[in-house]
Amino acid sequence: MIEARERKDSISEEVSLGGLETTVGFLLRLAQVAVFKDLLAALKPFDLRVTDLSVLLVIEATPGLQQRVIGEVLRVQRSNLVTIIDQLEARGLVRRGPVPGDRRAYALSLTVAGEALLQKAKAAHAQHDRKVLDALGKVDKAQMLAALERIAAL
Amino acid sequence: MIEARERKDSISEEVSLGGLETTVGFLLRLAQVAVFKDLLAALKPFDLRVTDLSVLLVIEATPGLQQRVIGEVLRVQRSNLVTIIDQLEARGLVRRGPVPGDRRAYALSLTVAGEALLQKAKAAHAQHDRKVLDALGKVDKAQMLAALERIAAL
DNA sequence: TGAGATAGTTAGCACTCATAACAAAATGCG
DNA sequence: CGCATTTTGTTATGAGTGCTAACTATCTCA
Repeated sequence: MIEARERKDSISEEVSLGGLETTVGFLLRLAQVAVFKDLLAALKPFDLRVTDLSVLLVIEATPGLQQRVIGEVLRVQRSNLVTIIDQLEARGLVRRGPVPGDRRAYALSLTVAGEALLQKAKAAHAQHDRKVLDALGKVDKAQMLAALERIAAL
Repeated sequence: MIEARERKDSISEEVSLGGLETTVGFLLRLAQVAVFKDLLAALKPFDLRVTDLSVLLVIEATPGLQQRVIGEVLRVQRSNLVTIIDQLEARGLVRRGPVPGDRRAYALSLTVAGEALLQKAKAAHAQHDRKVLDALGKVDKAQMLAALERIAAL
């Protein structure tokens, strides 16, 4: 498992990125990839992907939600949500209940097992989030969130 | 093109994201997606993807680079770089020259056409980058970059 | 010289994201 | 009411990206 980093030079130091290294977009990608990788690893014990956790969190916060709404707030295409909910339902974590007055839609809620798993996953998520917050350094969290929100609304 | 946002409520306001909305990771993803979408659109006239521009920038900054090195600094698998360079070379933007003393490797450099296209693409990129920087608001760019770097190194 | 490492390549798999088309049900307007 | 339109969930499918394994040619070095 010896890394091949000591070739003839340590590269990252010597090679210019042509201005990329001072670009918000480029580092934004690296940061996002790292965060997702870290969170995915943290959720591994629960066999949950990042989106799975997001879905569970949203359902917990507002039970009875329809798939369409979850897709909107999480920016997931509703067609792609089908498989996600399918799997969560097959694992007995989420229930597709009836929506009174609309037989097309499902009212999503957590099962007892889903609630239990979510609690454990939330602990892992909190630990992960702490690492991210620590990395913020001087940057104020609220200002960072505001900035990211504005960027997201480009 | 009338958005279907006025259903019975404007959702994003009413539905809780279960804490996700105050999470750096979640907004990081939204921001990154938005930035890439915006940059991709800005590069559309030049038929370049984001990675293509990155590759051209790196080659311009340090001509004679090998594919392996580019892959390392840009975090692109060297197997995936093959196709990218193939296309750039087929379009006459990049040249695979010989590396003196190593017949396995290629010394990459920009052609005149590549240099010309890059200049135009750089202008578009600068305009895009300005939008991103404007969105930073109070947050200092240098501090933002430093924070993103630390997050990327999680 | 010969074993092992390295550069580039090829092929294939997996995951995410997006679109189109569809059935069933709801909505709304004449 | 009746019928066109919209909406929800679903299915199928394609584009894009990323990762791994295996292979050839070449280089390195003991």
